[in-house]
Amino acid sequence: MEHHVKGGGSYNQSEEELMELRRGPWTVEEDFTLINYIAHHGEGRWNSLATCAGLRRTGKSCRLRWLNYLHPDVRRGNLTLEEQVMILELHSRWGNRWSKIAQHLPGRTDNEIKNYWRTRVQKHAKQLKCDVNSKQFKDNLRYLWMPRLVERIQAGAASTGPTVGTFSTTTATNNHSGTITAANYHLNKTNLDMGSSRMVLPQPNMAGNFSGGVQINPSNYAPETSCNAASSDSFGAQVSPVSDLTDCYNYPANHNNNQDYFPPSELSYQESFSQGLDFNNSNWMDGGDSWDLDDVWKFLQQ
DNA sequence: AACGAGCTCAACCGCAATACG
DNA sequence: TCGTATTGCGGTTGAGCTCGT
Repeated sequence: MEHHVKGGGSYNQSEEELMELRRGPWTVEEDFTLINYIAHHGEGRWNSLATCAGLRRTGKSCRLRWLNYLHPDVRRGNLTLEEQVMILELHSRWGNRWSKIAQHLPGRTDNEIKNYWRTRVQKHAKQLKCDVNSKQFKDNLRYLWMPRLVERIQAGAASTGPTVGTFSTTTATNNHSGTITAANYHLNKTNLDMGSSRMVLPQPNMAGNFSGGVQINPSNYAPETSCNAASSDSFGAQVSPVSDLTDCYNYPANHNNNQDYFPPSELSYQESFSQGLDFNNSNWMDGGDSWDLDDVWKFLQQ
């Protein structure tokens, strides 16, 4: 499918050029044209870059394509648990400052984070029939989702054992002095596209260093600390299975086969949270079968 | 197999900020 | 200082995919 800027009648030069501008999905040829041009000339001056590279695209479109997809540092694949917590935490601080949030998630683009928020988080807000910006929903995020994710991160680290290492990302070998061939680029891109489960990912780091700036600590998400999240400038990160926030709610009937499953009774934050909600003496996440967002929400409203 | 609903995410749009002549 | 070009950001769209019926 190709889109073209439509026009009619007589045109001056700029309008004719405009008429030929391509829109819609990028082709492989366009991608390599852009990659090769940037490899030789670098980024910047996107409008002239588009013209000089022979791309019938706007500078904006080229920039977007490069930064969100073609840039060798762009990581693809599902967000890790750590990244999800980071997004929730940073969004609670900064709101829809996607680019700012993205700066703390190496290899992730603002667009990707924005999409995550809209498709996953806002979906659950909708299910809960509350506004995503409401205090109720924010409390839900902080006291339910985030502790749950943190617990899973910690449990995952405990089961896999510590691994010394600092965060790094696999990057495509971008030969800036020469030409990127389709073959080697696809090879590298394929490595990137293997996603979070295959590529080099944040490893358990006892020093807790991550390039971001948020320390994941269950106590941060206990009511005692209130909505004003305490945070520091380090972040312990490690490999995590692909997950979704939905897992925090959909207590799987087949949890025996689910590595992500952790019995609710093991959630340490429950204890500190129980001053207002008695998890231990209730059917909170109990019963083994299932519980959904509505159940959680009703529970919180008690 | 066919269909529709829901979801994902790449790409576009408009606007504000910044750079430049 | 002003006008224009460019860049960056957040919001929105819609094609294609997945999944359930």
